[in-house]
Amino acid sequence: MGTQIGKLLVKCRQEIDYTDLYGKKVGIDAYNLIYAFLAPIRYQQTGGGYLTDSEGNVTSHLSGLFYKLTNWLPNNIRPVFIFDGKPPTFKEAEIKTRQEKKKEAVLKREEALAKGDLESAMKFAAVTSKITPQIIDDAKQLIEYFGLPSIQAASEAEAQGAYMVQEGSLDAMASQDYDSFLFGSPEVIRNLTVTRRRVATKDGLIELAPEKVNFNAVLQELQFTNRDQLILLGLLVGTDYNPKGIKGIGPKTALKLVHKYPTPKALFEYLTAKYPQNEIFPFPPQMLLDYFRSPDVTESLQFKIRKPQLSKITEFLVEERDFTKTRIENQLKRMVVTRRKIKQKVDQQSLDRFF
DNA sequence: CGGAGGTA
DNA sequence: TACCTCCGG
Repeated sequence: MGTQIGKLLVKCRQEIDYTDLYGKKVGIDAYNLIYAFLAPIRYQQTGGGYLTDSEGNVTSHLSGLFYKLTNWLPNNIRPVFIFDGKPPTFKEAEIKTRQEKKKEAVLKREEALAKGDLESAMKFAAVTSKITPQIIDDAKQLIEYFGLPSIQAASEAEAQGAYMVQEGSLDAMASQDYDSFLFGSPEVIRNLTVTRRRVATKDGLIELAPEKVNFNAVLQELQFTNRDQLILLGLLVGTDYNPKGIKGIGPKTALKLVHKYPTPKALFEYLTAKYPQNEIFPFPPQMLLDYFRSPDVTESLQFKIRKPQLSKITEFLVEERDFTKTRIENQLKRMVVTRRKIKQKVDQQSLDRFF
């Protein structure tokens, strides 16, 4: 539902600088991020095969993670990786749909490969990404060597993260969409996990600056008085659990409807009256509302943030996963140097503020 | 995706 | 410096 509701949220987005995230603990939906690396980090020559080591272990995500972390850590951002647990039963339909799309993309890629059309093959390959236990284990290994926590959500990572921000153990959830807000996260950072890309209004590409979005600012912009209304808006335009939303209802109409029927009871009554067959939701809307209100989460999860173990990172990537030693070492060196520079700058700033 | 290395 | 294209494991 990310892009849908995004159209309604303009004023509440506040562009920020990396220094604004200094020392901030930010929840990361780990599966999401891993997918974001598996899709594009591929070989063109093979029509979109993964990067792998000599034994065939996938390394695309390790490359992505490595560069992402070496860029985050100098800014003293503290990512906390949250891994999905068991999906809620009503996500099964959506999961199946996604699987079907992948199967289809696999076939289309094979066709393209047979024709020798590497470019098309590459495009289809991006859709085929599948996370395996090996991919997860390696990601966790690298994350650990970077001194960062991997935590296990009871169910949805977004929900777990949103809970932890409310609880105060995290400062914000990093996300591209607004689902975390439906789960009640007080703060979301956008554009942290993606850079580059996005077409500028006039010409060329534009680098996306990170944005901070506060829950209260979202409510204010939408002129809502409570989280239920935000959830209702989501249900109308679509969420992971009813991805299609309601046919014919886009963000603008949805907003009007929630203003007109500002309680779940009123809105659901309106909907059942208007759509008597009641085929608009794959599940009773009350059930989805209740899920967003109180998803399955684990309370008071403990985690520790440590110093990165540079030699372990190098050893793992170079010795075990066939990365080029000089690349890894140079990048780590750069991380350390940048870290020092930024630390000096921040220390100076806080000194200046003090006087 | 992000970096390297080339070109304008 | 800005942009482009190729490549990484």
